[in-house]
Amino acid sequence: METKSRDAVKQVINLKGEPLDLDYTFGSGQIFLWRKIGDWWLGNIGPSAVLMAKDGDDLAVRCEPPLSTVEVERFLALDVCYSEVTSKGPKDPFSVSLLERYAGLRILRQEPWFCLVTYLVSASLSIEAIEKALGRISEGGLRRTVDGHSLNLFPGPAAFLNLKRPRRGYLGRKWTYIREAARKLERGDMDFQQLRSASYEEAWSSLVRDRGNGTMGVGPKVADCVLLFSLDKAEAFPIDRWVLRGLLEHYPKLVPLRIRDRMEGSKGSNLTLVEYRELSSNVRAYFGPFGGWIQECLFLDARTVSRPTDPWVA
DNA sequence: GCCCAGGTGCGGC
DNA sequence: GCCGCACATGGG
Repeated sequence: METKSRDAVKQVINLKGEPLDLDYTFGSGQIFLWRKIGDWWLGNIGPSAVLMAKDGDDLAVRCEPPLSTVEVERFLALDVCYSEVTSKGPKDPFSVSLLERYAGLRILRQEPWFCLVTYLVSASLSIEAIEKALGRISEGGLRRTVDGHSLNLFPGPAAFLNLKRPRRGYLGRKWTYIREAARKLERGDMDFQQLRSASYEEAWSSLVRDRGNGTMGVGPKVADCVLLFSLDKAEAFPIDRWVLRGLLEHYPKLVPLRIRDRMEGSKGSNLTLVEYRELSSNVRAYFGPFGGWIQECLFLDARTVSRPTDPWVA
């Protein structure tokens, strides 16, 4: 009989000077269901519960069940050189200052299914509400514990299909969209590996709902989020209301005149599909192959200006 | 109560 | 194609 919870093996990953800021990375709103406990961040990578903390140029990691170093590095995208992100980005002062200010904010390689569900749910919800909804769904998942800290794994597509709604009407039609996506994955009508190896344009077009094709609930912005955060499309540049505000303020030349005029009028109506494509094309040409990494800084910056009290953003 | 939140689908012009 | 609205739901 064990009298106390056993300690998971502690791994140490040397970062070799590669910038990594866990607070920016996990607090930026790109991923959900990770939480900070003291100096440690707790969440899951695949089937494992994970604790990680920075220690100088090292990263301390505890996993249960254990993961290889490569699996952790892959999740954190440590194979992407930050110096390349910087050098391949535009040289205007604001972009440069963003990457300096948020140095070490890395775009994670999330699990695609969880990422898809996250952004299907996200439409027109606050970050707090998204977190809450995902947490409720994950109550139907397997429980994992590392060093006495527990969490629920997010249910996969097959497990999700066996779930009951927490309560009637919960998430409305979004619940149906998630279910349909799960079915497509189970049937093989949607294949993340194919999307990962396809070009950005191909993958985007096959995800977006347009004239009966694509996936219900996946518009242009959700598609960009899934591609950037889980399918290795670093040039994807999701444009939500915050990023649009940031672009209007700092890069008005990139925003087609028609959009600029309409936004100045009063409250922001949404972009049409055609407008989104045009703006997206402009910003991807400008920000380059790692545009998504700058997008996340821009998102954080635009939100910080408006909400300076957010926990990890100040 | 009212407004806003990492948008999207739909029906009417 | 574009516009306006419904959609859920928690927090300020």
